[in-house]
Amino acid sequence: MSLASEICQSPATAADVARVAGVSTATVSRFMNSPDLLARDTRQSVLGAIKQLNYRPNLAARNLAGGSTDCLGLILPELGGPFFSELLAGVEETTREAGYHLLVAGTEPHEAFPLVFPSLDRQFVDGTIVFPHTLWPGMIENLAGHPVVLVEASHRSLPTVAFDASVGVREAIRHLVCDHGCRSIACFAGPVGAEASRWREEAYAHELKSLGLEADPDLLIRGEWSECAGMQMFEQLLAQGRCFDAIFSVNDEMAIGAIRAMERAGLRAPDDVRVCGFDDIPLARWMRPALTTVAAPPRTLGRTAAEILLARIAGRSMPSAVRIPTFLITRETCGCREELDNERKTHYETTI
Amino acid sequence: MSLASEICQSPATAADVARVAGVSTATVSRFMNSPDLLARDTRQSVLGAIKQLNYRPNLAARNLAGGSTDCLGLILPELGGPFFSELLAGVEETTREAGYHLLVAGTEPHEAFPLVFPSLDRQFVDGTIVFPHTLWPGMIENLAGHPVVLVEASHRSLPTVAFDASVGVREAIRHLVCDHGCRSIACFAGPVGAEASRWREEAYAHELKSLGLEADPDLLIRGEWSECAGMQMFEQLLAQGRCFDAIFSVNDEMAIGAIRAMERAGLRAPDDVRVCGFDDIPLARWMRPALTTVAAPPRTLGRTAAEILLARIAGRSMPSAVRIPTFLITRETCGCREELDNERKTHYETTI
DNA sequence: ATGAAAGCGCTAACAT
DNA sequence: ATGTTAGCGCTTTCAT
Repeated sequence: MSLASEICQSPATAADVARVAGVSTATVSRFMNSPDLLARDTRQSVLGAIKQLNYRPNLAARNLAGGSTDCLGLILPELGGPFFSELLAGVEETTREAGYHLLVAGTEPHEAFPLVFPSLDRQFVDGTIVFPHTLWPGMIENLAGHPVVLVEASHRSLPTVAFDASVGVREAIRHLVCDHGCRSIACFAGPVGAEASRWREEAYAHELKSLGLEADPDLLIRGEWSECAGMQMFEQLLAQGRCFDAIFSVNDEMAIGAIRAMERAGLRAPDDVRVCGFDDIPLARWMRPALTTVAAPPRTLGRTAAEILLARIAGRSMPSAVRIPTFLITRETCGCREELDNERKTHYETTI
Repeated sequence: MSLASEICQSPATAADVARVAGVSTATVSRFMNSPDLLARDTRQSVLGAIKQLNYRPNLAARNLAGGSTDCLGLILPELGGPFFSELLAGVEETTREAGYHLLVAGTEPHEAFPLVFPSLDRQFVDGTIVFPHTLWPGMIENLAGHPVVLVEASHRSLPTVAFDASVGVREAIRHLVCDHGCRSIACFAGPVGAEASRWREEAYAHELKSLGLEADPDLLIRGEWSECAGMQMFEQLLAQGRCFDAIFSVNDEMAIGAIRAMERAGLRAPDDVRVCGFDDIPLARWMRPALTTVAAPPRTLGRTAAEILLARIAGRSMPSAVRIPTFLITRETCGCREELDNERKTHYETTI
């Protein structure tokens, strides 16, 4: 049958298709890009030849000639860990479904951002999704004319996707205060300059105030997002002799570290201190005591970021600032009994 | 200063550089690919022009012309989850350090492999790392002439990186049998066709035999790697009325599912059934009871795979089959008391 | 509705 | 040691 395809080692080119179909390469190109311009018969014979030769256009050539790369870039502080990996997976899904490829790069631990970003410019990709753990000043200048969407960061002129921390945090604080009677809630925050953390801190302070409780600045402590940091933060608070009956942590890892440090100190959550995290990483559900936390679905975040970028590239208009809702999941560390079958399901949870 | 670079909208081309440096494009190309061939002075002036124009070669053009793309491809069943994300991070680190870019793609849940792979062929990348959850027959034909390394799979003619399950599993089985007196150990295996699972099963059966215990085929049960599957597998074994005093699971997720199912049934690990997993995902350490498991560091796997691929591309010779060691970490589910400070540290563990 | 031909930016012989 | 030149496979005017 397909003699040519069996003999040829190298993939068929548009020229091959053109020859077999008895048309010109321009017609083949038209078939690929705007079939409507072709006559019925022509379309048929080109299609036949394509199938026969198992033709697939060379992306590099297409790119070189036409200008688009069919590649998206994704820049994340790091690629491992429960949060970023899910975000990445969300971006990749959407990207692949749209027929694009995905180039990824991490910037930690070497602060490789200035290094990594320029190489992802329009020569390589049609657009880039950037998660700037802290917004690097001057960063924006590098982005000139290149479609970009920012994740968990805000900027006056760049499209943005971020969690709407306020709803989930409000639920959390109200739950701690109203349902469990907490009066002084410590806040475990991220490093200075981390916008995602700032939003969550603000929501915490705002809700406290709206309940008639002031956020105590001595009870706000900062760290580097990790379990390790969480442990140190708790120990520091202890060493300072601070009094508090609950902790709200802006991510789950620090909350887990805090709980670990409590255990070391002979304390227990929720009996001695109630704890609420943020993110709902899988661990939150499986650890003991199970972590109460504000769920912020990273896969959705990634998917949305990719959708916005794709829309932007295609010239479709899209809201330039999308917020992904968050919500409280009560488990054990807030003092609720874990009610397995009643808890709200998140994207993580397998259907049991 | 760099007038040209400020005026030009579109990125500088090799021709621009050539003009500014007063050389030909061939010389620019040589500078990029084999600078040693150039005279000292020429090199200097080309370098100057490149910096001045902020020149960076166009990937597509370079690719089309038959050169290298400086891109590597990575194909994974999925990108999220504790295992693959760490593997990915390892690949990306190595890739970036070598000055390459990384294109990633997932193949689940739509079995997108046949779709995704061809588009990552030499049209786009200099080589590809493939993790074939189950080795797709005929897959190899697509790879003709394209540098590939397989992860957790074996093939007669393709370079391969995989865990050496045997050592870790031997430790695990011996520990269960000799230290804890287990006599009938169930095996929670992956789906048929998953090589990684088969290796672990074989190590399990082999070690049982060498201890004078036969592996009971009724106690071998298969599932889809997930917590969910682990639960069902345990329930099925229970429903069948099987007797066993321990479970060896070929990954941690299924082990966790089994433990969850035990809790549902009013049973407890390790009191009723001792459990050992495989992988050592972060959860293993933080869950309660803490999971005893065979540690298999995915980041190392990824890094090694990338190193081999890079070596292959560079024409350097490398062993064509590398095995990454695994080892037992005893925690609570095997019946050992958790000894926090004595346990062997894995790559995951933060320095506390 | 289709063909002819000129690039896109680079590499790789082949010359010199 | 460096320049010349011919493509790589495609898209895209411009003709017809």
